[in-house]
Amino acid sequence: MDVEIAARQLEALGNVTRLEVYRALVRAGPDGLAVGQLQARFGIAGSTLSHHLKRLLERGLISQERQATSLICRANYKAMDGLIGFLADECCADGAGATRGSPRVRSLASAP
Amino acid sequence: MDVEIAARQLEALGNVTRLEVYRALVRAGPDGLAVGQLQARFGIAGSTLSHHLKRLLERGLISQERQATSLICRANYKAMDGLIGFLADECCADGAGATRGSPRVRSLASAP
DNA sequence: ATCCTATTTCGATGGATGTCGAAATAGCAG
DNA sequence: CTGCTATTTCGACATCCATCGAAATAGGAT
Repeated sequence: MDVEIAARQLEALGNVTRLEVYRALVRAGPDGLAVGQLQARFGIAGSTLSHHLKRLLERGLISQERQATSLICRANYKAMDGLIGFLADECCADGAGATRGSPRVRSLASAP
Repeated sequence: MDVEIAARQLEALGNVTRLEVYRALVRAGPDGLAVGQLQARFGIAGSTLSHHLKRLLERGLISQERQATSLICRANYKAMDGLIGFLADECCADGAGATRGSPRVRSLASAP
């Protein structure tokens, strides 16, 4: 995973509203949630929500699918897994119990 | 982990410069790196680096310790572990292989 | 065709960010 | 005390961000 991509995804999740939206989508599972449902749940302006969803979408963290007039949003688990992998492997070296276990870590930890 | 804290930490890592600095500190291990070493490595203005370090510090992602005239910076592994835990447990429910395995996940995934 | 619901785009606004150079501070060495 | 090195604070600037309401668009129902 490229550091720039990781940073952009982290930035997308680094806003309370977006993080809560994203979490709601993850918890919703494969069925996802429609934009309107999210809007009702969080009580923010539709335009604001649309703006945040666009951000999550263009960073690859969610996907969308039209279903009649509604737009269903779903979390992209693969992206999250990749991001967690980046943090665990590239960043969480020999410190506290980060147990993702790519052996790459140790060699990097002793690099210049 | 509170969603607001997680968002603030994610935001702190959501910038290429800061993420690279943070990664360098993790890789440096328990010895850490002095501010000046980081500055030399990344070639940015001292004031800019100081600004970024302050951000990482106030979000609890790094710690600093004076050593004569130098300021040694170290990654706070516990914080990173907590953040990864948040992402894995609170966000990465039953999707692709997120293997952090707190049983909390499943019950949340079926919450309203 | 017309209406209705769902969502996005537009324009605006206040505030935060990233960056720099210059000046100020902190701590050690003579 | 004076000078030297390391780091922070200050002021400035351009850019991006979060938010809103209003208007525009998309798609189905009557």
